[in-house]
Amino acid sequence: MIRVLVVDDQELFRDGIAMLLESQPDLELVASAATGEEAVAAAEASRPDVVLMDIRMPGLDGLSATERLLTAPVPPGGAAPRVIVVTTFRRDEAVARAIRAGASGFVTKDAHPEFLLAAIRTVHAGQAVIAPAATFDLLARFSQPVREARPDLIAALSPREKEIFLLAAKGLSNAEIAADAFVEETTVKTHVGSILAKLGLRSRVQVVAFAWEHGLVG
Amino acid sequence: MIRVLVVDDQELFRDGIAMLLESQPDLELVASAATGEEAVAAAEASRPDVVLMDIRMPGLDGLSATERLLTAPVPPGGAAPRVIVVTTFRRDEAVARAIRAGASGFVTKDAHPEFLLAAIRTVHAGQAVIAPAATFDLLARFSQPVREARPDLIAALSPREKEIFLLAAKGLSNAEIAADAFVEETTVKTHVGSILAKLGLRSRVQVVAFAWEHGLVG
DNA sequence: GCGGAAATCCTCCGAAAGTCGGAGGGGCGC
DNA sequence: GCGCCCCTCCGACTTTCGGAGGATTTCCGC
Repeated sequence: MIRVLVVDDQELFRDGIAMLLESQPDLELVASAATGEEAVAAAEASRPDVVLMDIRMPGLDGLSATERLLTAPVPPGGAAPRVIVVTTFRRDEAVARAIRAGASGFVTKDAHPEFLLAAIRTVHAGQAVIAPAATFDLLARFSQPVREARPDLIAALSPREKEIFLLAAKGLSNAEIAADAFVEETTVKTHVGSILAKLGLRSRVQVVAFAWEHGLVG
Repeated sequence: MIRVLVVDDQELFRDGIAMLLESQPDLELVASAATGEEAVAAAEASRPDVVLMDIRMPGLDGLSATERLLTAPVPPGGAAPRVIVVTTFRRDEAVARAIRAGASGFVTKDAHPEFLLAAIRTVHAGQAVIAPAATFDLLARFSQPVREARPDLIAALSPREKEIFLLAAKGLSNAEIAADAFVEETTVKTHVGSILAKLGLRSRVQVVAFAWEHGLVG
């Protein structure tokens, strides 16, 4: 049995979830809460496997409650619950915050019931789910910058040069790099010179831009 | 009825999908294909609503086939099919490519049947789905950089200074900026000087890092 | 009209960065 | 062993930068 906790300030929504869960042989509603504070207490008392967490609630909001739930100490033998953030409106920012808060899932209330049930089971299985409606935002964000790390671009550099490269990319001066790498400044200059030559750059300023552009720092 | 096309070089997988779809009253398997070329032809002939597309196939692979499907002209009154990319191994790169190819969904073959069914219905409803297993990659990528544009940070700069700032952030030297902005190099120096003072930086190298760090270039 | 901000240009200076040639030592392959 | 590459360092030179002066014009607001 998957033990579920529902957190939502709307009684109607909680009741709906209760009925939905009752119809499933493998799901069990162990508690419900109407505020973030109640949610934290209920989670501690009933140790659910999965928490359905609304965002907009009086008092402690769902995202903050999620953070607390996931940072709270777990008793020996227990495990932190998986949190699915449930919200009415899909908003880009909310998805990002939910993910940062440590939620395993993000679904909207307009999702089909079977999708919600599938999400509970999937999350309980240790995987993550992003709701259809919210996925578009993710996709949009994901498909645009896509600045992937390209370590291959500095593959031509010798180990020491890579090291110097990364330090220079952080904005350090030759003297600072020298201190950091325990060598003389002249040595740093030599390395920087060959780095510039190998990468086809003209100044350390371009090194910084190059590094950021190709995801080698950040 | 949602018309489905299955594309996979494994006959067993196609048969499994066929059986799964048969058990659903609202889903209908209208065609199947074993290669990318067949998929494109089958899609044109049977005009499915949703295409389940494997990636690894002999000949035209699934991602390329997806691109073709979605860029192909649609007959009047028709609509391009929604494509769900199905693959055995979740790979970060594959997700990214699938999204870029225009796929509406990405699921792995180890997903529960009901998840796949839910995905078909959701995608047909015009939304997007990312499979649990692949979502983790997205989450990881999404939750780390999240470097949002902060134009407010250079709000203190005058218009001309902002201009110079952006040119300097690209790695240009004073002389290059001067040529680009049709002013003397001394003027550029003056501007750079006040930029550094206003932003609390010590060199143009830090300007580059600052700009990238806060999403002002890229 | 007057103050102030912005933009343009100048000179002078010191510090940092980059270039060039040279040079010694260590490791690795043929 | 010999060549090759890497790492280390040196000195001297040129260029670029950044800072500190000062100067002019324009434009805007009070």
